[in-house]
Amino acid sequence: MKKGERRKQELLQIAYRMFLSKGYENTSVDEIIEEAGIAKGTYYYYFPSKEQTLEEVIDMMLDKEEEAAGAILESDMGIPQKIVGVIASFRPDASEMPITEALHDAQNIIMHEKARIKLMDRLIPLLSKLAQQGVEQGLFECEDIPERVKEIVILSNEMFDGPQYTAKEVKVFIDTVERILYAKPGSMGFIEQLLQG
Amino acid sequence: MKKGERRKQELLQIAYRMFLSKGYENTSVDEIIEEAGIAKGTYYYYFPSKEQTLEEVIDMMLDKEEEAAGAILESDMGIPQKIVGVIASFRPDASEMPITEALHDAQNIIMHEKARIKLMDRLIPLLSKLAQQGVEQGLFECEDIPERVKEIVILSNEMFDGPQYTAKEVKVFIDTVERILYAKPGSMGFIEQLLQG
Amino acid sequence: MKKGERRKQELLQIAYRMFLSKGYENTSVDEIIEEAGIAKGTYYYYFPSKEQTLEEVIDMMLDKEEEAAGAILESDMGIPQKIVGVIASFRPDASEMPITEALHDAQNIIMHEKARIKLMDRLIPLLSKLAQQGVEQGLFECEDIPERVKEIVILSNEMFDGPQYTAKEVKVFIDTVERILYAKPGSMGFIEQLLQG
Amino acid sequence: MKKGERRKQELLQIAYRMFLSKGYENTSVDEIIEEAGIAKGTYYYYFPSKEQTLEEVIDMMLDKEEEAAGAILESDMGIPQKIVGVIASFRPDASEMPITEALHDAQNIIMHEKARIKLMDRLIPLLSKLAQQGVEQGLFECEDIPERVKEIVILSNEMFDGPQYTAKEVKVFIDTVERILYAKPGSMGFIEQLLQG
DNA sequence: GATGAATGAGTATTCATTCAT
DNA sequence: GATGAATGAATACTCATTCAT
Repeated sequence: MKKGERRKQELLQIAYRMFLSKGYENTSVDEIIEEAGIAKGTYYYYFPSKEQTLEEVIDMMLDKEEEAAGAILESDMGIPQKIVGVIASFRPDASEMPITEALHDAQNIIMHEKARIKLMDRLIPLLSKLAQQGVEQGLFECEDIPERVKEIVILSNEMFDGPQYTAKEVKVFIDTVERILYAKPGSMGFIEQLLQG
Repeated sequence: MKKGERRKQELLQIAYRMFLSKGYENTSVDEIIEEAGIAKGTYYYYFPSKEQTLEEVIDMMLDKEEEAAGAILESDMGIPQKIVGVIASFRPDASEMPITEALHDAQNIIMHEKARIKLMDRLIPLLSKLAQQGVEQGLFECEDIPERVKEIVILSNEMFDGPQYTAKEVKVFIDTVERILYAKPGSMGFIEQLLQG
Repeated sequence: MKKGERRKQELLQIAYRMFLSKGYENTSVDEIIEEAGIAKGTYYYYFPSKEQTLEEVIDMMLDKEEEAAGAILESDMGIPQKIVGVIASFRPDASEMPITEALHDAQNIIMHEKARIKLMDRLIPLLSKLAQQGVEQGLFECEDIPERVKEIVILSNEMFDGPQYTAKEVKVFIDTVERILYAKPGSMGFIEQLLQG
Repeated sequence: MKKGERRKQELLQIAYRMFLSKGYENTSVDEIIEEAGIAKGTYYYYFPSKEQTLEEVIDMMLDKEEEAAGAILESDMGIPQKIVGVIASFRPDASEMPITEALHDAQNIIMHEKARIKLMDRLIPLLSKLAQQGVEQGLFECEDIPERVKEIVILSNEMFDGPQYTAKEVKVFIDTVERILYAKPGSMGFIEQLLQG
């Protein structure tokens, strides 16, 4: 059992890297097995389909990210810092997107979309709890927290999807986050420093 | 030449409808020419590639929507109403998405993304001008208008992409729009009635 | 050894049911072992190949049918009734063909053919003996009994393979059986009542 | 148009030969196109699927056979001779089954079955008309002609499917045909000479 | 302007079978 | 007796694109 499990994790790692660098649709099963050095049948022994592989790759990715988020939640940061940290922990490492920064966008729409939807489902509850704590601490003054958190996630997704945001966009984004949550003006200003660092 | 032009417009219309209902990737050139009743060669006489067809379909779509937006801009509505009206005019008619409300999402990611990016480029200048007017009329009190408008467009895209928004989401969205633009609370409340109508 | 034998019989039963309902070719070894709850290797411990499984399934089926036929032979029915009863006992129970009455034909040609050939070999000697007795009792008046019996088996196979025979076909079939065996007209008429019951 | 039609006929001929000699299921599309010297796409330009190719191959075969049967119908033979001739014309030429007389049976069950069903539909009306004429000429004395003819076709199919019939089987078959149609004893005896010739 | 025959690289998936443990 | 990981050949079908007429 252990043997099979390890093999599967290896395959997921390989698929993950290839999907990220070449795009899901442009990565053929043939290429994956060649890279992994296994036979066709072995691949289909572990995965019922290529699509299911994608699904599991995304889950694995999110699991890792959620773990990182967990560490942040249990740290002694302030609530706003935790919120930002959790959001930040849910972005794929730039280091894992080796080749194709240019291709990436066009090629990976599908994986991207799938990941985005699953990410929402995981991220919103986490952030909602934090925001709720913020309300209780008097940092934010608002109701309908999940809906507000969802908006923030949407905006941050869009904003930080590529590396192409301007200083002004960041400034406005910070202001918007504060205003969505009815936080004190300037209370989220530390984000700016984070992004510059 | 006129004859050729008309033929091309016809083809674009057909491709538009098929892409919308079946998705770009699931619509083969064979299906398009069958629907249009022309030969393979004829299709490639008018379009260098299927991808270019998509590009032109999206442009045509946006042209039509921009035209509708133009009518709104020249009407005598108030600024907030114009803003909402312009945003609304840039959604594909529900009537043109016949079958596949369900499929739509999964199948059309690519066309969707391409359209979304092009749409941003057209929508933001239009809305920015309106918002600027709103500032001048004392309705809004903010700077960095294009960045703020961009956020509103992002949120409205996400929110109204499908028909699945809750009353609470709408309420929060309205509040957020007001707060992003530093408008008076309640000044965008009419949106709620629009969506219920 | 007993344990192993029982296991094998179980497997044969499972394969039998699956071949019958889904067709031999559409039933994969994987499906059989999943249904049986055993491992791949175990299957190949009991059967050298899938084809051999089919062979044994058919033999098992015919054994069972032959047993049923045996009971009829030893009963005190009249010869014509015995002939018909023996033929009838060599059809698979309708109860064992659950789903696929429609699929059945298309999917099961191969198993069907194999079974048909083996069936001939078993059925003809049995029926020939009966027919011979019929001749001795003065019910039939003919020579070349095995050849005549073979014709009757061919016709009944074809006729009763599906449930789609007309009243006229039955009537003609009965007449033909009588005439092939040179029986008295009407002496096989009881078949009609059997089929109606 | 002519060009395409001829090409398609060529392909059908090639597929026909290959199906006959190797069996439908054992003939891959790849093999067909290699034999024909065309590209994959060309094959699928002419046939929507391999199965449809089989369908058309069988139809073509039956068309040819029906044509041959037509000549017999219009000849000045006697009715019994015509009946036998028509049945005979609906067997594939031995010359067209080159290699695999042995394989043939096992491999070609599917094509065989499909052909047999289609053949029935064509053969029965033709023979029924002839038998009806026989009745009118006083050669046969029976009703329910199509049902009787069907039985004869079934028997002859089975009997003459391979080359392996005994003299006794032939003799009994002839007798049975006479008795099914209520013909005069000996009136079909000429068949024996035909088969010996 | 228009045709339609021809292309061929590309793809995911199936499945009976083996064998070291 | 039993397991299950590994195999790899085989297969049907898709589809954007080209080009001689």
